[in-house]
Amino acid sequence: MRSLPDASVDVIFADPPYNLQLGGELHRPNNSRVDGVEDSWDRFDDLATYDAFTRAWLAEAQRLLKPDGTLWVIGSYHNIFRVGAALQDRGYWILNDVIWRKSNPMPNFRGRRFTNAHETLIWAARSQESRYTFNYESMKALNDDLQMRSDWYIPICSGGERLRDAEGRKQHSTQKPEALLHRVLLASTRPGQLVLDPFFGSGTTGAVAKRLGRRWIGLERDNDYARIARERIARVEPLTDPSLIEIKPKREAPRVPFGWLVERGLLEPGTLLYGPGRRHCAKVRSDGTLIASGPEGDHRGSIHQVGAALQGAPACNGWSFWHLDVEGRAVPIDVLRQKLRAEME
Amino acid sequence: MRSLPDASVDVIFADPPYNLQLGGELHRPNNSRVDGVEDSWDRFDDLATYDAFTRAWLAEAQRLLKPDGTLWVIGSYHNIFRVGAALQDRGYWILNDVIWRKSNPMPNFRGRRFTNAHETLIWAARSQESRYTFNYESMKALNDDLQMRSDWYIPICSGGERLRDAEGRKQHSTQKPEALLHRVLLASTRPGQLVLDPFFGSGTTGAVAKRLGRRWIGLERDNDYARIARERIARVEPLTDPSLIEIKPKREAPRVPFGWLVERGLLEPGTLLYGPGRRHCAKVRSDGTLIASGPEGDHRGSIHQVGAALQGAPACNGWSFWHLDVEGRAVPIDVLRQKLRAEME
DNA sequence: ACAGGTGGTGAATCGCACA
DNA sequence: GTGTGCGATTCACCACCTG
Repeated sequence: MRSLPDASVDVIFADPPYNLQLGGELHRPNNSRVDGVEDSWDRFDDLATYDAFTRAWLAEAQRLLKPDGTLWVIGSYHNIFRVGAALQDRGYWILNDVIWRKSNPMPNFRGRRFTNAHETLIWAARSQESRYTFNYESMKALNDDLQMRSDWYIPICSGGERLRDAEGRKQHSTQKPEALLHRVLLASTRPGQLVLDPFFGSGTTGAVAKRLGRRWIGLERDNDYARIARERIARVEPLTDPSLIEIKPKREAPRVPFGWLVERGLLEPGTLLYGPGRRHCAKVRSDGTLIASGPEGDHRGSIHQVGAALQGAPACNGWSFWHLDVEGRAVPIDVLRQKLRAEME
Repeated sequence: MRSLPDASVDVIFADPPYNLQLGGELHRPNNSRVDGVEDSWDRFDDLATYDAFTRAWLAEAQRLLKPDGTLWVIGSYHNIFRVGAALQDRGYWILNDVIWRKSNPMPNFRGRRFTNAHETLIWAARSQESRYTFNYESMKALNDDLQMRSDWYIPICSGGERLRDAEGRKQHSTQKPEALLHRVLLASTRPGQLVLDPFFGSGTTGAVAKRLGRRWIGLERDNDYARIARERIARVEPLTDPSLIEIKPKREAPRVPFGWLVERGLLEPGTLLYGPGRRHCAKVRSDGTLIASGPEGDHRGSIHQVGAALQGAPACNGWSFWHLDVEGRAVPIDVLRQKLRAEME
């Protein structure tokens, strides 16, 4: 970075080491071993060392940015708070924090925390005075004519897009999906502008920049990574008319778990539910499970599980099985779900 | 906070001032004025002042927490990075960052950024050694039997839940939705535990804690807010039926050694057990150990040890690994354990 | 050619009670 | 403190194989 001139870059996209601090080995319930990030480039002695590293590259990045330039950084809870605080300390002006919601994150195998299903991006201008680029209309068009929100639902990089060697091993442990960079660059750069990625890795930034007709610089100190990236980008065909090809965002199915009805107050814990013909009865608990008394003791579980158990059936659709008593009439609980779905739109 | 004793609180939920640094007035496209947060409690002279404030209350919070206690903080990009970094500096151990995705955020009226459609919560243990509470089963139940993810989709507080005075003005500018606190407290506290909210405001934490059978302390320096919160919480009806709020984790079920099945006659010595897909086979001995023949000689030991040895795995849950042959069908030995547990009650 | 089943895998800070 | 052993725990997607 030190060899590049002042105020020469329009946008910087940075995917620095996250400093994950992983402990021992982790296994899936089927005893297979999780292939975690154990690369030497992700190891720092302590938080102070990581902070010094962060402040150093953020300072250079600010020097390289044009006055109206912006910076993107991606990270997880391990590092993003330190990066964000350092940004603000240096006078960068945060424009948004953006959540990359993963459609297919790795589960939490031990059941000890919430599934870590997202990463965080910070989008910041070089200073509070920067007159930055934001392609509002492109983003709105990409989102079915609704303003693009700060939470993005995008799959992780896998399948054919994931770079692998002849033995099928992934060539970079943290390759980012092109869909993510597509949205970043489409939102914050104009065709022909210069994008710098100081942690180039497998070269996703360069590949997408080339395709979208942006110029790019990638910095990578590992020679293998640099070679992989060069070969990858050489295979990319630039779009001659980018307006013709848009990556449509992934739509999420509007699933409504039964527990949400309790959480949102549409259903009080303790409410009684009835099966068809009032032959069965169960009580709603505060976590959205049911409790019912059967001939062989209590049944607890989801609306589907308890419905199945009471009928002695292998499966049951709880949404149509269970009913509320509304002034003597039996009303299927599915009407509450429809109500909530309507509120969600 | 200074008046409370050391290590007296199980969970802290903190909704500190966000230090929003709003500039002039903001108007909607129809020229109506946006009623933003202009309260004096949200104004700080500079980042250093805000940091000092943050570090002070985080230090007190850590003193008040029991060794296995956890802390929740909610914030936006204006303050959450500073809070997160300060947390880590103090030795708190981050467990998750959780994204509250708003179903109905305020749009970005100027079209200059992404719609700011989320807030960030940090969930952290008092230290890396804390053996914190996480009600995995409840969270899974609340999400239709899938692991709860780190992104939560919840509406903002509005409608009947929003506290308003006689003139219809909102009584607190940043009242949080009860659904958010419902999920927070259901995930990380047990009935009867003590929850502290050092920025009590309109008292959402107290209202939900009372309803869910948790004890609570709210600290609020504004007398009007304190009065509003007191009146609000007085109107809340707690759930009295313990079966609605007490969720017994599987991990706390009474331990049943495998040998008891043999001892009680549920399993004959000499019975053959099979691994998944009948790829492995072992014989039950009279002391509850197994004996199996592998490629490298006999394996003897507990159901777990033999299962692990045959798979070449570091560990194995024998209860789910081994199956009985019941008329040609494979039945996990765990059903025998459940039978014995039921007899023991 | 197509449907359905099987197996692999992803930026992961992933126990706890005993002796 | 340290060591040992029980036993709890996974979702979405894709490649590949089989019928």
